[in-house]
Amino acid sequence: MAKNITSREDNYSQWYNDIVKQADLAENSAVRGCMVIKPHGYAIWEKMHDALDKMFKDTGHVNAYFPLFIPKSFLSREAAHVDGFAKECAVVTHYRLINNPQGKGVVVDPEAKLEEELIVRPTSETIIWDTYKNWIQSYRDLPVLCNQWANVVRWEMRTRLFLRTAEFLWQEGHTAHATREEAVAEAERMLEVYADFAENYMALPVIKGIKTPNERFAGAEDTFCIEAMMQDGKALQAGTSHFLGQNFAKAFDVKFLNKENQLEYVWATSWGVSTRLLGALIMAHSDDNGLVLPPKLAPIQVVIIPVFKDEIQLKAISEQVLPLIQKLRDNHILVKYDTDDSKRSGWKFNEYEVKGVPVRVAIGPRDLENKQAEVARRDTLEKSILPLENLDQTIAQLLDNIQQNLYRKALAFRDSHIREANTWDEFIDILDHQSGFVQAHWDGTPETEDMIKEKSKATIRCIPFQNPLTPGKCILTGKPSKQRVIFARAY
RNA sequence: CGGGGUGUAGCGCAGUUGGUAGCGCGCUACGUUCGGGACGUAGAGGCCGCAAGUUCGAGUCUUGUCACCCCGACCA
Repeated sequence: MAKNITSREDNYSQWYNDIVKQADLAENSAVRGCMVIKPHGYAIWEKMHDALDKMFKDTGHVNAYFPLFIPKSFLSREAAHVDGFAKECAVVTHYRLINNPQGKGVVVDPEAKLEEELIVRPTSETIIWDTYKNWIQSYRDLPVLCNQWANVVRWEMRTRLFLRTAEFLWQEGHTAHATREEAVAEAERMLEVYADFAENYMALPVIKGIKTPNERFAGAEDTFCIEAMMQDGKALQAGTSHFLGQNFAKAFDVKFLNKENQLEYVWATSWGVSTRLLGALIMAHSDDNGLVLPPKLAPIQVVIIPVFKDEIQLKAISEQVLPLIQKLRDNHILVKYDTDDSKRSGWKFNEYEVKGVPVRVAIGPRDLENKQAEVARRDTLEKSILPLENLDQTIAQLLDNIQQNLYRKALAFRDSHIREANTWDEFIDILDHQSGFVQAHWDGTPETEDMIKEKSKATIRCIPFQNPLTPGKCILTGKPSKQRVIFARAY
């Protein structure tokens, strides 16, 4: 079995790149920092999109679309917001090219300079709040519960496929509410939606919590997040939901008349997840043989591979297989029957294994005689010979089983990599030699948080919801602390 | 923007003291194969990143330049 995937143990980031490449998910593009999402990668994103979109609609949201370009002046209306994003903005300054008067090619026409530069959206709060201003006059117009599926651009200095690219796909929800309580509830509810999606679709356990002021979204009053652990023990923020207070309403002058006929600023939230989730999916479940997909997000859930050497054999196999495929499809299971005779079956076994297909069924002449099939599961690599009778039922159960097993496995891994540290030496020792999350005391100041980050490269991932109050002493300063928070090195 | 590295066939690479271009994979055709990435035979495929220089002669040496990758800085 010739595998050319670098082992996780040897070089984790090389392993990650190998999987992205060999499972045919994405590649670097000609444009620096940008990524081409290939059909297999995009098919997984579509499954994520569909599941999330349904969840948003089930919670009362609707989709809309706002412009790609944001006038520069909009971005600077909210002071903290522009501070957070200014360093990574792509800026449109001209609108026309002309033939190069000096020779070949085209050049930017200096006559075609824009009066006001346009920013390619790094996020859409500003353009959306400028729009909401016209939508909202009365408490009867509230709440506004919009989501947008879009691309955004953040000019990152260093990029990694899926995890951090200059352009990425995401959804961003932007809501407006009459009261603070309602907006906070919305931000919390959407975090629950994300956690639900991560755990039930991605089979990815997450810790729900709140960010410290240092790690907060630029322009938010509170940032909630879900944090997941990758197989190298590093943290990955899988989704965020922000309570924006009245910051954007004030910056864009969005007021409404309440029932008492008084003008008030509206309360806002925003929340998003991106194609980064694909990075999380890869790093959470995959092994040294390639990608491992949870059945609920697999574009192909079951692949059936006939083992044959001529048309006659294939025909005999198909007679047994086609009714099985029909039964599986009736049960909404995504099946591929790969009858391609230009590839040998051994080649196909590897191909679908690298691509993460959860269940593989192989049927050859030998199986036909015995009315059986070889069924292999991707998560454990176990193979078993099963009767053809009621195989569709067995496979449906197996898919459920794989979905749950992946979650259990990821949960067990995570829980065994969360450790408490009570001293600075313990803290560093865990990060350097054991990896994972560290629960430790922190004195609550941004200065200490910065210092810990500088010395250890670990950041506070979140203060978990319902965190037990267990007084102690800050690992760095020794000052009193009310509770432990979660530290980790992060992507 | 620092530090390091790489540019040679679609992909991955080799190329010695300078002498005129190679390997593996893939691709095409035919045959044998077909239960974990088959094998044989015959082919197709190159401005050696780009530009100057040294030389009778440069993939190889010199200078410049461009691009990409890795490690930092940055990362709501």
